[in-house]
Amino acid sequence: MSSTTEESDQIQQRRANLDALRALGVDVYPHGFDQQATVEAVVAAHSPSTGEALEAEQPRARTAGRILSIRSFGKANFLVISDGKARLQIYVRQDALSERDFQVFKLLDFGDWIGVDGRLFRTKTNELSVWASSLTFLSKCLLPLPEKWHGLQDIETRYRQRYLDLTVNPDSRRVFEIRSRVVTAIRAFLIARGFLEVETPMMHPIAGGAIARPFVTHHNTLDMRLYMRIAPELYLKRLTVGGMERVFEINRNFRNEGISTQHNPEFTMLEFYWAYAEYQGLMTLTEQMLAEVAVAATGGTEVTFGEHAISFAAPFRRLSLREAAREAASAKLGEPIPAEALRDRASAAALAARLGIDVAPSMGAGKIAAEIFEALCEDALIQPTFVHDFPTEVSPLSKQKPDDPDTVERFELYIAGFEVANAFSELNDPVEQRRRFEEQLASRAGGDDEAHAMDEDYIRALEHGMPPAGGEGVGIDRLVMVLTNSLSIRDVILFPLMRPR
RNA sequence: GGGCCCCUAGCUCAGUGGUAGAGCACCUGACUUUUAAUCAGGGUGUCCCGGGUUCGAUCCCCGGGGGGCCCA
Repeated sequence: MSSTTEESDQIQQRRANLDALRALGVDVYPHGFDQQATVEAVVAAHSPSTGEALEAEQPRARTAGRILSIRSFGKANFLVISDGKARLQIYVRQDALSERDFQVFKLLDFGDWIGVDGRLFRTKTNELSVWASSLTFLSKCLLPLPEKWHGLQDIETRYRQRYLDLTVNPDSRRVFEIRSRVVTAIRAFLIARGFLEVETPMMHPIAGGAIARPFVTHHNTLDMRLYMRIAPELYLKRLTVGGMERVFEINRNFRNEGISTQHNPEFTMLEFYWAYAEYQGLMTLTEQMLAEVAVAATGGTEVTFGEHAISFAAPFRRLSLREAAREAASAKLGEPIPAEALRDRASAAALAARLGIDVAPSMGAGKIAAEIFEALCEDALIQPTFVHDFPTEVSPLSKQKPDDPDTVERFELYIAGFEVANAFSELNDPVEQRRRFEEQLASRAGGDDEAHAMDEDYIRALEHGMPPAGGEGVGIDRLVMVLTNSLSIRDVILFPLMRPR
């Protein structure tokens, strides 16, 4: 690891070059540069042009970027500069520059920022290049950058010093370009359908709207405990009470839980609420949205994720949770398991025991069915699949099915073996909502410290009348993982949480 | 939290119970169309940290730190 107290020769050399530039009278940290086109724009505008066309037109370019390579031949030299998206070669001839600019050139290091002015041409090897007529020093790279050929491989350094990763690993930059396109496409899709983008609190007096452990903080002036939000759900639904019939929010949630290739303590969720819609309508909207997002982000609906080819073309497969669990259990045990086995606690617990799945005393039949599903089915759901009809017991905010009070109108979308979305017909009956919260309190008393807390203020909002609505959360990070073939969530989060060194 | 694996030059990586190597980068020199430029010369290091075993530890053992993957 580099040390700032004892500088390596390379750092000393770079400092010496900086001092020499100052001695030449160069402003080594100028305030700006009159850039007329980005490197990307220059390349895009002239990459179709032949050498003859460039000779005839003599187009000029005034652009800037970071130096990614220097090939020196004495009086003729080549630089490659990049704006992070595209790369452009600069031809530096001693006889085309002022003496001072050529001296500046000789003091440049790999990684420095430079502005260039010159005419475009093609070299003998047909590479689009700028024949530099002036150079403007823009900033110094005092620390050596990772190697140009292998790039930065060290995973820890890529996360801790993302700027190095972005500088030398083009694939990393590509991931975050796609991420931006995903968010932009989702926004456009929802806004086109009359949804209003809103921002709701990130700090909550009660951490609600999901089943998760919160981060706790404190407000000094009000002397009150606050929780970083685990979900925006209850606030967005308050907005539907207020008559905002279609709302969405794309923002961070915080959950004080483990870190894994699929979990970062802060992560980005889309949540949207759609008055008068039921969960079936949400499935249709979701397949349309994700197909559009896939096209906008990657150019098509077919993507590669690890060893899998995944298709975002609608419609997605639909599968009920208990049926999926029943089938998987039947296959594993080699005998047909009847559907009723998941409906009462005794037989569900017995089935779980046979499957080697631990069951806590506080779990009812619904929770056990969900556990069996998670243990047996999740990993196999590679193609986008709506798993629907969840047990009421694990869904305190969802509306029951009219003909089956043990089941709610809820689905989760699975892609590549993990949960990407969670949606349901929203429970808007305040009396039933209070009963569900009380059930959660009982399960908390029974040892489940993730159970949902009572929220009186939310119940009061429901008492004022919330329209029937469907609501959905989509994990943006996981969606981006699938669309960019990233096997870890840390590869799609610019600055994932790391232990301090 | 548990299991397995990793940490050596700026970067990518070899390697050994006798204080360390390659490629790129870097330094010196040559070179006016190269593109992983080439040619000649140069090795730049707290082998993650601490302790132990040993005549001697980067290597073996113990503890710690950071990271990765899997499991919970």
